[in-house]
Amino acid sequence: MPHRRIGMQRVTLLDVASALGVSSITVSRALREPEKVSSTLRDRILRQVEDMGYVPDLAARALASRHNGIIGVLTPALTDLAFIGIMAGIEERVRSSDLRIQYANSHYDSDMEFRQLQLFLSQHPAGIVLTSLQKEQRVVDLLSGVPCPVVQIVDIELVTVGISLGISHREASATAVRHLLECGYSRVGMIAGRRSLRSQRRHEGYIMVMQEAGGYDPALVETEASVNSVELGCRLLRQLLQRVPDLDAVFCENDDLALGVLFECRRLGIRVPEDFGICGFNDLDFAACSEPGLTTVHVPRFELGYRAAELLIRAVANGGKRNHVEHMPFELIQRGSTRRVQ
Amino acid sequence: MPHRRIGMQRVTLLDVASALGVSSITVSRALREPEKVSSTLRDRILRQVEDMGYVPDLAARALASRHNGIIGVLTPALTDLAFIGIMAGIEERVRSSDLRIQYANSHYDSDMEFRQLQLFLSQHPAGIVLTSLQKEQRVVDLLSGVPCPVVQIVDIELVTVGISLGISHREASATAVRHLLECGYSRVGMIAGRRSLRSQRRHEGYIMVMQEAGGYDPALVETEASVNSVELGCRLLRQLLQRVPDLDAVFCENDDLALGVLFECRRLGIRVPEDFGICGFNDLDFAACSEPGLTTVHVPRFELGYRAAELLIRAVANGGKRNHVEHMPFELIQRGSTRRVQ
DNA sequence: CTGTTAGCGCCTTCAA
DNA sequence: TTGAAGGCGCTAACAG
Repeated sequence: MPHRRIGMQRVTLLDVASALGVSSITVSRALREPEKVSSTLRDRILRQVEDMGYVPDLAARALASRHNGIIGVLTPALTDLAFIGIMAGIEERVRSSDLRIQYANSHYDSDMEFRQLQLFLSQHPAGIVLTSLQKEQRVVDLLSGVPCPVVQIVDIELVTVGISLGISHREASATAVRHLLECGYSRVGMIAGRRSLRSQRRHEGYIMVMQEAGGYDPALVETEASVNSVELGCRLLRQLLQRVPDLDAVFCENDDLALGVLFECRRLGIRVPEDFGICGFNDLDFAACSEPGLTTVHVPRFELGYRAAELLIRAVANGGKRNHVEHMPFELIQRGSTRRVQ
Repeated sequence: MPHRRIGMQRVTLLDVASALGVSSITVSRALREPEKVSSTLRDRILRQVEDMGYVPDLAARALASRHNGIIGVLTPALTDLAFIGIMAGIEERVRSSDLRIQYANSHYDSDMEFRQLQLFLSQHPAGIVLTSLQKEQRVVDLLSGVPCPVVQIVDIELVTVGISLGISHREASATAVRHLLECGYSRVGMIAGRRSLRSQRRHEGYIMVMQEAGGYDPALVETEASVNSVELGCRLLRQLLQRVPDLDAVFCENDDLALGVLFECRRLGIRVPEDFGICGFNDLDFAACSEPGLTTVHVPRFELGYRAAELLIRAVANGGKRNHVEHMPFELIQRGSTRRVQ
């Protein structure tokens, strides 16, 4: 015996077939293309499959056919609450298909991203969803030659090729900063953690609006190359206030940072929104129920994921890989952390 | 040509081998067991592999050998911040091995859990980490016959077979509730969302301590079968206060709920910790920097993940599947949301 | 140290 | 509607 296995042998297609006195290809067909097998035989087969607990071997299937039926989802950080909404949308759409999802995490590391993408590809996936953002040439090259459809959820202004959808992060952050100015705040700062391409775009939007308003000053921006977190929000605000004591509002690249700012203001006795305005980004769960509520930019994460899956499933079905770009809307949600216009 | 591919043909082992005039098994060995190939040949091979951009086909490898080199991590909710720390620990340990990680999500649905587990298994994984908790017989059966090592991160008192590690959630929540009582709070309630086995254990710990103290009253517990969230924390507190107006403290099954309670207290003008004590669970990022800080139970999530990966990698290496149970410590972290003992 | 042979489990193609 | 033959890319076992 060339291959030894621990425990029970796996049940194969052939096992089911010989138990029934048919050929294995017929069992295979009964499972994948039931309409091509007579209904009586099909019923016998399906019953036998059930009885014997047969489960298809995806490795073998992947090797023999075009793909293994799995959608690989690659994110820069499974750890970011913002991706969770996207994942929920993807899963919701995929649930009613016969595909399955598996995730991998690139930790905002482009080398890791490259390798994880290779890892997926080497398993013959049905399709790929990228929520990270490739900029490295290696990754772009890899993508140009992939044998399966790829959908990217990205900043819509940075799109290169293939199927992609997203919002304009520059526009979204510009809207947020404009709102702060319209509220009457004037020394409006910005804080941000790890520099992803997405956050760079938000930064650009901030600069654009502040320059328009004649109030841009690099000193108003405080960043640190670490993961966004509530704690980081506290810290960045302290640092920024030290440098800019007359700061009266801050745009936070994400809601976690904004929550930290909210806490820090409370600790320092700064009144929000009377003396200080806070605007976040993403509209996470807690933004609606913090006290005061958090003004933030709502990004349709669930819809993004759902739509991405929709496009991917369609492309898997018809083998299509045409270019396609889709814009999604965002929305500023005003809550208690910014005062109403006088 | 039996199989048609879109785009470029994949580079195979044979392509590399014939370019070099050697046999494919030699290339295979140069890659997997370099010490078994002469160093000169090895260098030529590795260079050629690099030049041609050869990437092993995992499906084929999985089919021909014992496993595909991937560790499957199955969680009930990729969306829960508590799992993120665990994931970070797993990834940290796995990084220095030649294995890779892929995730799947069971959404706290045991049917889904079963299918996702099957999905992993049908790809010949190197090993599995389960952070969900199987109780269904089907899942237990499936686990008893798996051909690869499985490590479970679970409530340590619920362990069945195999390799597992975790904390006692009953003990941990008992410690939290005892702390609230020792602070002088007496009408101590509990709120909880979705009933996982883990949260059931926490509930048991709560009941145990309250009964010991002679203060147990089912009316003090408010639950709802939905995902834990900040918003849910707000809502459950409101409901509980309506039923128990003299409530003076609450143990929250997780920190998100506790954060909601904190906000709701602020909204209602209830002073924390003077008039009302709050204790959370997990010690998430924000617990340390909220205002007031959040008293909570610190669970060593990173260490749990790291250690789980360690045990798994060891088991993969020596084919071991012996039973093994490991306890991890937890720790109550007292912060501003509970007052000091008078 | 290197090669030959055979087969993993399934699916594609072609034939009946 | 069903089956036979062959191969996907790789690696285990055994030779040389």
